[in-house]
Amino acid sequence: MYVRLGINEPVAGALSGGGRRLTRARRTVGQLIGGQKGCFTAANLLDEARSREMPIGRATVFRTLDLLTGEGALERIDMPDGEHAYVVCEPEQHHHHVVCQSCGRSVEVRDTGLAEIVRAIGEQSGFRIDSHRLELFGLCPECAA
Amino acid sequence: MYVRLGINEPVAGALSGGGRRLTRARRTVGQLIGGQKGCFTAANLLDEARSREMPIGRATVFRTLDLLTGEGALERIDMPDGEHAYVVCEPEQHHHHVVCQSCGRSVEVRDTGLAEIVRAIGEQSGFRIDSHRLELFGLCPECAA
DNA sequence: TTATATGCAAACGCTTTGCATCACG
DNA sequence: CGTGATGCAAAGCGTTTGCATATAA
Repeated sequence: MYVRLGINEPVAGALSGGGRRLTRARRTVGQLIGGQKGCFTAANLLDEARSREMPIGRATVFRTLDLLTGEGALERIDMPDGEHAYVVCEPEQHHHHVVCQSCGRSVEVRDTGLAEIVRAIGEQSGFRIDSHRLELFGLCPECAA
Repeated sequence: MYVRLGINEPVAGALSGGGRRLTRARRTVGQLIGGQKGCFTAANLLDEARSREMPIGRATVFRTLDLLTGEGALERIDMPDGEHAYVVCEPEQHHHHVVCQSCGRSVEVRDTGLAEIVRAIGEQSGFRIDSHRLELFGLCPECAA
């Protein structure tokens, strides 16, 4: 039934888990996210809510995005132009995102071999490295054509 | 004399090159940047300007940071908490930054082997990858001790 | 002398907060 | 029912812009 709602599992799970309540507003956010091609901004969701006539408060959208990010169902990406976007992702495994600069579509990629590089950089710099972020930007197959 | 001003070369060069004018305000920004340990935000510079009694307009600081970033003398880093910071860097070679989450100190690192990973990700995803960003966060040797 | 840069203040866009009301469980 | 969530409007940030003034070249 997640599919019927247009909500993918990680998102749906995060929206209702714990002492949390699956409210109308959260269902709306879930559907809006389901309707996105790839990564999206809070403004995108708000715009689409308005055009699809799914009334929802601005604050609620931000609160729900925070919630989902905290649960690991979304990840925030900082676009090269400074815009903050979100992508749905599998909470479990460590991964990175490739984002299409033209249409926003994005895919997760496993970071084959990156761990080794990170380790080497830690050694080389003397820093204790706790986290890293690799973000890749370009054009998806469709947009490149 | 760059050293006497506390301005490093890439910054000083970018401030005065082209049809640009090396004004009092730009010298001030250069000195403020020279006084930073590692990466810093616009707010940091403004605060320090105030406490060092080096009067400068907010807008000018932002404009100068933009200028320096455009010239490649600075690079903007998006911190994990969404804050926008800047680091001085050598414009020439492609590199990445390791940032200390505690004191802000940062060092440049060469991305040994990353190019290969990026290429593989492009192949794996079908995307044409135009740019990438690797940011590493942790603790510098001093703060780790 | 003249184009460029400055500084202020106001405008901006995005995000958060306070608070009374609502509704899920 | 009671607590957690909502929605609005207002406040809060960080950043940008318009414009008259100052200044480097």
